[in-house]
Amino acid sequence: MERGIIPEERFAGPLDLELTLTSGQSFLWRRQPGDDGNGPWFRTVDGETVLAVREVEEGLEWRATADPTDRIRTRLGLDDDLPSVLEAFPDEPVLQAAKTRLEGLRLLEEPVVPTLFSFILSAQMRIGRIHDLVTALRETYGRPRPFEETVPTFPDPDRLAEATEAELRELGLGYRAPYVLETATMLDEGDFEFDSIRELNYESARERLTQLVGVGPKVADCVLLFGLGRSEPVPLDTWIRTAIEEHFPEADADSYAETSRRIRSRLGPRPGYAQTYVFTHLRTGGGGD
DNA sequence: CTCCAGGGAGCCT
DNA sequence: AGGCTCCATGGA
Repeated sequence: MERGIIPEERFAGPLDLELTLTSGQSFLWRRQPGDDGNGPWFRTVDGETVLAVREVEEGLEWRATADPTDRIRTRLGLDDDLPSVLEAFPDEPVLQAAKTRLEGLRLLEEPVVPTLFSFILSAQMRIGRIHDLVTALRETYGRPRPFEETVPTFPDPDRLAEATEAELRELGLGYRAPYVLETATMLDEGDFEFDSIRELNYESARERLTQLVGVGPKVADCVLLFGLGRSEPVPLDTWIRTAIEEHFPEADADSYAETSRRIRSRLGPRPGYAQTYVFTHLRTGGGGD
């Protein structure tokens, strides 16, 4: 067990850990009940490494099974200059309201394979249930890693490919069960080159990801934004489509691709950041008042 | 009871 | 290419 603290002065601007980790970007973190006078611990995995972080007065305290300092910085977006990012938001009421209310919300860069399967599960699901299903996949097919308590990894594709559709439906995946199985099999058998995605431009990368079963343009955008560190994607979910209707009606088009192009051109130099602020703002009740 | 959730696949023109 | 329908499940 290793431990340490990343001093707050090494973040580029504020961090609200709980807001960031519960905002629907990732479903791999679990809040640990019970703590002392500091903030709660949030526990997750990174490959085979188990990691826990919490906010303390000096900055971000961590405990882990291996030194994760560099990964924490990347994963929690601590190197993003948040004040500059927010300053560059366009002067639209909904964006200004979101950034005022959501101080310290950062864009994550989560492990890509768990992100992929998480968002395959996300179709027509509420955030709380997505988290429950991801947890169920980890507890059923992940590998238990020793920590204070045992913490399950997220299963690799080869392990998911060994599951049966009946098992996955029993966990509550519903019609998404075959999507998970088929995509896991494609990855396991090398029918999809994940690494090549990183070399492609944004729209080509999105198109390529939709070759996976259960991955349409919206899920592909989430994988690119939250798992591959792209700044362009604006996942067009129900909340963002509502925001487009109400605040950017001229961006509404017939196709996903064209609506995406139009809204990205309206959200400033970091469209994905703006999207996540609007999404969280509206989803948590910031739209009507 | 109905409605909806961070959509996508399959099928039709 | 673009439009329509169906798809499991649980909570409000």
